[in-house]
Amino acid sequence: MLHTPGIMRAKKAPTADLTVLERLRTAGLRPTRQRLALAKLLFAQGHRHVTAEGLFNEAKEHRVDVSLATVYNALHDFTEKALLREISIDSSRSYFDTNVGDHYHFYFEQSGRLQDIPAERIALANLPEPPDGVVARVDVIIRVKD
Amino acid sequence: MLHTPGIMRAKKAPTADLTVLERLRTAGLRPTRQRLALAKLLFAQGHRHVTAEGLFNEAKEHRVDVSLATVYNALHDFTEKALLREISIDSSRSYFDTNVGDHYHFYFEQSGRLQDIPAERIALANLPEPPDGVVARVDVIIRVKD
DNA sequence: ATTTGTGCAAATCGTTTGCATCTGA
DNA sequence: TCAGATGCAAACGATTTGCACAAAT
Repeated sequence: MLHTPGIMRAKKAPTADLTVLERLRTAGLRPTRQRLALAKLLFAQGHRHVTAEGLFNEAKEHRVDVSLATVYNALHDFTEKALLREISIDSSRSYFDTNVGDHYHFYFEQSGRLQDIPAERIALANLPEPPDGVVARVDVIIRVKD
Repeated sequence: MLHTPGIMRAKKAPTADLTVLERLRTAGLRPTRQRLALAKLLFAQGHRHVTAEGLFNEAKEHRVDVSLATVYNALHDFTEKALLREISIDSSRSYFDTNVGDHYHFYFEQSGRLQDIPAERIALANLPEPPDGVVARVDVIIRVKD
């Protein structure tokens, strides 16, 4: 191929785009149009808790054309690469949290809303050793009847 | 049919039966044939973690004739009456725990097995107050890569 | 050019529901 | 009697998959 005359696909904030793009690349994910768009929605603002359905609707609102299957794929890919963390509230609700650091959650049963609790806010002492294997992570969910 | 020569359905310990029966009555649940049979499977031995499907299969093995829908109904009824506690591990797995006391769990990701951790084994201090509403319960799941 | 992702619709899984039929109190 | 349970099959909602097509390296 002779030469590529500057891709310039985006007119969004170039800085933010680059960051997200780099984030995908660094994670070893090909920055496709839809993954980029979804990643921007997810990581643009502060930490978020999204469901697949919710992100799908949000994408539609922003005129990002993705299929629901692709949203699921992207969320799982991101989770696998530790850009997201999956949280299971009950059998019919799965959230993806953009905060992948050590922290816990309030879950408001009425509204179905999640809220982060910084790890420092809870003293988890004397964690018993698993009889076998290694601890992958510790989930703490404080269920609130609101 | 001329005569049924004695049904003799049970040769289990009559004492245990009574206990289970009383347990259902006390909870305000009509001790129907299938609820009794399921309750016996659940509460006969020590504490257990079962899935609906698992209990259903177990019932079949014991030649207890129940439909899967009834198993679900019974598990939910029991949970409502605090004879069981429901635990959500991931979006596709819901467990029912016969231990309704205060305690936490190991979850072995490979085998999909749950193991109780007595509440005393973990010091949960400084639990933050929910910004709104009242704490229904606190779930702690230690996920183990086994 | 090759590999990897995407869209769509159909398939799957666990769970729930509607309804006619039973059954325990 | 008769409210409450059950069984069955159909309905369901969330998630997944199969496959032909499109896009990234």
